[in-house]
Amino acid sequence: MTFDEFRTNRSISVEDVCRNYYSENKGKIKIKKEHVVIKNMSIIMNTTLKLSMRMGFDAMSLRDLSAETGLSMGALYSYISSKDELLALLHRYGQKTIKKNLEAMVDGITEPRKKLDTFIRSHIFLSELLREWFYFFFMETKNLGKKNRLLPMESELMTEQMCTHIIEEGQAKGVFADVRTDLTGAGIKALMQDWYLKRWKYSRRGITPDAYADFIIGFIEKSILL
Amino acid sequence: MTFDEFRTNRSISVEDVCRNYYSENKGKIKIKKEHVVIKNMSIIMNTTLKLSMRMGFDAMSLRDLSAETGLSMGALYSYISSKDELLALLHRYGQKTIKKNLEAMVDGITEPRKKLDTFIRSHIFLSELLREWFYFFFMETKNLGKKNRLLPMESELMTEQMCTHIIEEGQAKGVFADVRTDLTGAGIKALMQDWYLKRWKYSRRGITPDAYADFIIGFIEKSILL
DNA sequence: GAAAAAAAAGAACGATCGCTCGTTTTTTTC
DNA sequence: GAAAAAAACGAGCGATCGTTCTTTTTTTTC
Repeated sequence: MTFDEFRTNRSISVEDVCRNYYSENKGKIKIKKEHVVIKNMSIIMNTTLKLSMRMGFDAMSLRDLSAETGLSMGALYSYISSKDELLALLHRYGQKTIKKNLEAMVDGITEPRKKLDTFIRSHIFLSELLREWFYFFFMETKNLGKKNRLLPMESELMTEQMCTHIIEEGQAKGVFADVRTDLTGAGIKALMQDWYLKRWKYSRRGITPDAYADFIIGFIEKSILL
Repeated sequence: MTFDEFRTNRSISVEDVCRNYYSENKGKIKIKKEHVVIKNMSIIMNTTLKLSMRMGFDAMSLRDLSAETGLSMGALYSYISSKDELLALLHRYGQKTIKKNLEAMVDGITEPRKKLDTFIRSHIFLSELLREWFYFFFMETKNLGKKNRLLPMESELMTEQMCTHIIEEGQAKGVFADVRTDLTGAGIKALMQDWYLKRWKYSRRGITPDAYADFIIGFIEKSILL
């Protein structure tokens, strides 16, 4: 699977996140028509991610957001109830959508080596498509309310555990060496994460998602293959 | 070298950073006595790092900083000229001090495998001692002025290049395999960085700096050793 | 196409921000 | 220990923040 194949097959969009958000918050949102919510909420989410990447969520004022989205201050507050809530919902519904996608990716694959390859490759490709989301999840965790404070940690551990489980399965089947699964899982996560945290570095060097995935997978297999 | 040995041998402190800052900014600082500057500037720096880790530099108000340091608003402005400048100086003088320390660590070592081992181990140990600094360097880069915008990138590339060079030396001497040095260097950097970016994860699991260093070095050597 | 409903608009509010500056307190000097 | 220098203080400034609310505009309904 190449990145181009991945991109055309997986049609993942912000609107999925919006639809999810809308269906669970019909009561709280002042706007009645679903298609209006989806349209403007998508703009709000995308613009928030963009501005957060540029100046950080905290430094972004709602007037900045208003100017960039083309929506008035009043209009913004028809869709969100507060700035804190905007931060929280991006984390909550974004992570949820991505988790669903990640889990679907290795579904049905049993051969451990193939499974690990697919998972790593898919993760890198997905984070390439949704780079702003992944970056946001890591960088904008400080001002989450008590209710959502643990969300970033949970998602970090979830991704890591998916790696760990694949390795354990491989070890049970006698395909992978007897390495420390916890630290190996953490290492794989760190290497996958570097792709979207340091995108500027890899862009500058002209390294494609495919090349990065190939390298990382080779790197890891040297360590865990018998 | 264990972490405990490292800790006792390397007496690195904030005051070094302060002294460096003071000697280059005597003109701008309103306080005359050096020992007063060192004392209070150390408090300001440490407190800023602490509050930034807790709530983010942007969300930290100077009144927060005033309350936590015990210095009045007016007193703060006797040491710094603006909040932006505080951010910039922490990056500038912090990075400078750490760079100096990092370079000294592999000084004199010629055997490639030993050199790589020492560099990785030292980096992990140093980031353990100065965890708040390393974390700050990575997380608080958004609102750096034009003059210092490239600083974080430069330091990222510098660390990476130190890895890359060691690997190239090893390849030239026929000790290391013919791997891609750029991506391997990037990978090592990512793995070292994970230690201080996800300290909570490793703390929770009771993984010591020594254990982490051992694992990472073993992990990498599997990939690059002939 | 007029009445009703929905959505967008943007001025205004209190709170808080970074920052200043006249005053007070502390330390040094002789 | 009084005078001078250094340092700390903290109320107050204008700007900007998140948020609200009344008004205007747009869309839908019949």
